[in-house]
Amino acid sequence: MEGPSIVILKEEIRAFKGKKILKAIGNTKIDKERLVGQKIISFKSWGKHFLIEFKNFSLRIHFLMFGSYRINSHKNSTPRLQLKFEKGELNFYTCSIQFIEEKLDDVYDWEADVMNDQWNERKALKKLKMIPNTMICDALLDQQIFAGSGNIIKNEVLYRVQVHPESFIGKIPLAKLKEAIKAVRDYSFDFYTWKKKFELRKHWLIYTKKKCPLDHKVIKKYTGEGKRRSFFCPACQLQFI
DNA sequence: AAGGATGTTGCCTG
DNA sequence: TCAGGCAACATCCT
Repeated sequence: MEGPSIVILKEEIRAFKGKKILKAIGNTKIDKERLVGQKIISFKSWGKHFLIEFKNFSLRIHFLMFGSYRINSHKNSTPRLQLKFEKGELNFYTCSIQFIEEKLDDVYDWEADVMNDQWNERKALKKLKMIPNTMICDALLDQQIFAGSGNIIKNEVLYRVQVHPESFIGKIPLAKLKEAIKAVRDYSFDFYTWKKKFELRKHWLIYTKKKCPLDHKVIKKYTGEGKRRSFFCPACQLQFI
């Protein structure tokens, strides 16, 4: 689940703000009893982290690859965590859940969160300049630089800016690098809009495709240190090495 | 319809 | 000793 999906969750769950947890069950190993009686102060997100803020601590939920949730409904499987309220319930499945004791502002740099109002592209550029020998395909998945960017966003952004995933940061012209940084945020908002309309896939230009929009053959390769799937068109996307 | 993946952590091994 | 590999998570898609 990439950053935009977490922003959507944050919106869908809004009505539970200020509500008191009456019951907490599920197969998570965290101390669920600690949640009972707590009032939700706010829902926040940082990249792929979904955050529930309480008075003296917060809960961090990460959905990884297969995580899911239900609001006021549930699946047949045991939830990792279920929160019951006077009216309604929240169910989180197959996710990683942790307590955060520190204040969220002390833990998270909101300027690194691609979809946040505080997103700082100059800071992202500065971080990229520090890793010239890193491939762009790895950098676009680095949550310390682009929190919320995932493998779909990586692939679509690289196609949009016509850069080969195995290009080295230090070899990419500055203007192109800046263009890529902007494209990560722009594509994330497009992702958000399309996902809400259940038409995300329809808009993929390169991800999982066999042919690019210009009908060239698309290469599928596990690239970079992370060895994540990259789909790219060698004809459309220039490699900087 | 079997197999892989929108992701990260943590254990195991050499 | 530590980096790299890989299982785990459990569902949905091709």
